Amino acid sequence: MSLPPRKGRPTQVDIARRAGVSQATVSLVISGGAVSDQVAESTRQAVLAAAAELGYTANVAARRLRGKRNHLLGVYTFEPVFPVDQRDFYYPFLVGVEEATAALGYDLLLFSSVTSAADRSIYAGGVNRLRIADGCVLLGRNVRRDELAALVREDFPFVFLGRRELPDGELSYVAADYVTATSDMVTTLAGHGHERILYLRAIEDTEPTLDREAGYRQGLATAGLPVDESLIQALADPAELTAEHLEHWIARYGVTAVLIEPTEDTRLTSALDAIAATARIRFPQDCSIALLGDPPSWTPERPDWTRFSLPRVEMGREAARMLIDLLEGRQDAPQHRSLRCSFVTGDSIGPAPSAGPS
Amino acid sequence: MSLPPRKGRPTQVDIARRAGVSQATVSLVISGGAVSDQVAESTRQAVLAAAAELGYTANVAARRLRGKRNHLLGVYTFEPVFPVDQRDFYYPFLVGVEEATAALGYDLLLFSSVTSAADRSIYAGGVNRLRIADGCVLLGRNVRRDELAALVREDFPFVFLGRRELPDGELSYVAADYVTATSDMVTTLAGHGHERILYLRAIEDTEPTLDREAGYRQGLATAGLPVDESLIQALADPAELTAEHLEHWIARYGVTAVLIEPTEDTRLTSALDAIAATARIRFPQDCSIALLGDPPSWTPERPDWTRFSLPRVEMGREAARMLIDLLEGRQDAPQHRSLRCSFVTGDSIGPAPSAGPS
DNA sequence: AGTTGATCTTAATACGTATTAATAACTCCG
DNA sequence: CGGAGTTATTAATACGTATTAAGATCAACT
Repeated sequence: MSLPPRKGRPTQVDIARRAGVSQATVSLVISGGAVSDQVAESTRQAVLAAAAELGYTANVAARRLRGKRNHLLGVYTFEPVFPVDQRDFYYPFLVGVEEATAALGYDLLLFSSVTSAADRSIYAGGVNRLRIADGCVLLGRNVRRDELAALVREDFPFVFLGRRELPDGELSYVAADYVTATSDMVTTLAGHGHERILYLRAIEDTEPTLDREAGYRQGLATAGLPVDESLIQALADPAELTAEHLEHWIARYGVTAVLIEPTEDTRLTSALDAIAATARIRFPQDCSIALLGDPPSWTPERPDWTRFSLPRVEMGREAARMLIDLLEGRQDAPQHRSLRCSFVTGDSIGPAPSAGPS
Repeated sequence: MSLPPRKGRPTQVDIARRAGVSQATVSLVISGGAVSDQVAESTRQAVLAAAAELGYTANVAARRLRGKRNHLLGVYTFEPVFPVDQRDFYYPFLVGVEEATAALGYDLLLFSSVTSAADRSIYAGGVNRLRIADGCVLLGRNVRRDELAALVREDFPFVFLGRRELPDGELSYVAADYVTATSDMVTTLAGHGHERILYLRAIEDTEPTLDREAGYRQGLATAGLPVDESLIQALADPAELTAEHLEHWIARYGVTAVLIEPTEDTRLTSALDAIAATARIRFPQDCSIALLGDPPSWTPERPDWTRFSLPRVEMGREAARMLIDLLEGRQDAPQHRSLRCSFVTGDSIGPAPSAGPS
């Protein structure tokens, strides 16, 4: 009766032995597949009883091996540190990813060891650790294109948070619609009478920057304003931005409004704060300022910058959903989606000064 | 050359085919077992090259089934929602766990997927999905003891964040030293001349509450004060706490100071705020108040409550470290560790009122 | 009685890996 | 040249589950 197969955890074989049936039958009863209701009620009861007596719980590893799916979604960042800090620019993305992932029955794997290692590469040690997960959400500004390309080549399922393009392969992404948001910002300024709008862009040609520039041009076109190439300026280091600098643009080029890409650190906002502190230029009386994105963190934003804001949490959710759609075969081609940014009124733009003295 | 076995994720068989060896050889090279150095250098290189080209990573489930580890640490919470929100009481624990986990070269698996209904369960669906990880950090207030016991029984490696005891088995935990912290708070109050200190405790006999009560008694003993059992009161719902209530205690029992366990939601602090708003009792002039723990952080802490604060981030780190020690065999017996709380001066305690009217 | 069906159960297999025992190839040496 | 010893590789197997195809049993109907 009570044969002692007490070695480790009870398995379906143990149950089978005890109930006098085969392992297959046990599996049918336990996991209740399609053919499950063909099992006679008496045997079903016997199996369940035996399972209960032995305290059986199914082995996840075996199930997932069999099911060819780990039900794990990965998150990897190209940033130097994993965005668990609430003030991190990327943190809200993570929150969104987690939310959708959990809701869809997957667990979330944070590839933070890879991130924190000295040799921080997806392929550290020659292996693609991301493959542990069924698929992966990637994020971060300074992407390693070679690694992205490698992932595409071995067609590992992933979704990038932010638009990224590769010369050869296509990849899936969920992006913020920088083009429309920037364009709208320009037309809003134009509506306030601004005609000389300076656009300070990042120096690298990353997609987010390219999109903003495209939006800038599009907005000017919509507003019927000419594009003055000299009003598009690259800013290597936002710390460069000083009151003198700005006065120069206002006096020399007749600039009345400035669009700036915020950085993910505090350099830009500190620079702006510094300028405001000098009181040589008043925002928005002397010059309107709008940020093309979110300033870092939700620090006490004393000056309430006029800006647009990325739906970061929703982008995270959408990325997870998209990835799971890919994994479960509801989609296959690379997917692209752009989400609208929201406009934050703020108080740093106003009507254009009516021409004026320096 | 480039045969197209492009189906899903590459396996050792795929590598073997490509490198012209057997699967066994691949396994030897990859996982580097004991016999691993018998492999000829040339074949080793061939295998590694093939693996790199295919972007191979060992299948977690298969390794787990085989009884192997994957450098994966899990986190599971008994709370209804995973603490990714920065304002969540449990959030700092998560940050600490992530930090230490990454630093020690492990990746972090968040078991956030909620399979079915309201009550979270480790064994939902008759599976212990935690086992896909090497070990797990558990947290949450309303623990399911039966599941904890089951985990102990199947000796799955885990560490609880907070002291938890089970009738039968032993488990490892990292806790806050509530006893000492509460005791110190009592002696501090005694130093201010308080002799009648009311202790409002949670109604359930959970370990954190038991520890605080022990600390209360110990503190009184240290201060040479008698324990009046009627000054130990259970508070079912913190919302019960009203000005009338408190006045009653002050007038009838000569209470001059109150110790309260904060809840993880805002009920307690709102109740206190409400009392302060009535202006019928002034803190600390009429009565000193000290919190035995951290109030929830989704309130701007206008009144700066005197309290002690748990080293939550450090507790998280310590839990991860402890778990990894267990996994890597540096420890085996269940480990217990208590970390000191820090004292937050605040402004809600003061000298005892010199006896008094009404 | 033999064919067909219906109902229940099980043998066989695959999932991907790690390991043990066995084989093959090669060297050494009398 | 044949046996012993060494070295490099592989066949076979186990881990625990889910599923498919096949088998067994019995009832019903021609």
